[in-house]
Amino acid sequence: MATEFQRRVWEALRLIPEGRVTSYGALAEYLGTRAVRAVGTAVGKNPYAPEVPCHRVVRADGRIGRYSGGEGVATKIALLKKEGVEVRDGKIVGFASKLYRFGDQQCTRPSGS
DNA sequence: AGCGTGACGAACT
DNA sequence: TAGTTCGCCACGC
Repeated sequence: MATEFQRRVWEALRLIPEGRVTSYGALAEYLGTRAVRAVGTAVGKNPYAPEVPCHRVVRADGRIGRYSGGEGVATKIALLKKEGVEVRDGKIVGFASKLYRFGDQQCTRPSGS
């Protein structure tokens, strides 16, 4: 059984749009914790992969990081590539522009508050 | 109850 | 520029 913390992490993963990626650090920030280690551990224990897009979480430097499902990192890269995220030598191509930030509105809000 | 581990990150050398 | 060290907090033993 998962803990409250874990479920919160997995729920956050669902917010990541296709073709975009996020970092463990951004995820931790969204969760309100500095424990990126704990977040990583939580993501790795996600039992709903790849239904929950845990493969869209990469390291802060644009590297792939790790992956527990399928063929490991190879599967993670394949999934990302299918979504339009190119990976070169283990690193995300155009990482900065593909990095998703939680709460970042892509559409202008309908009418201010 | 305490200790070690871990899908990380930033600083230091 | 690359490799190493310390810090971080949740979880299992």
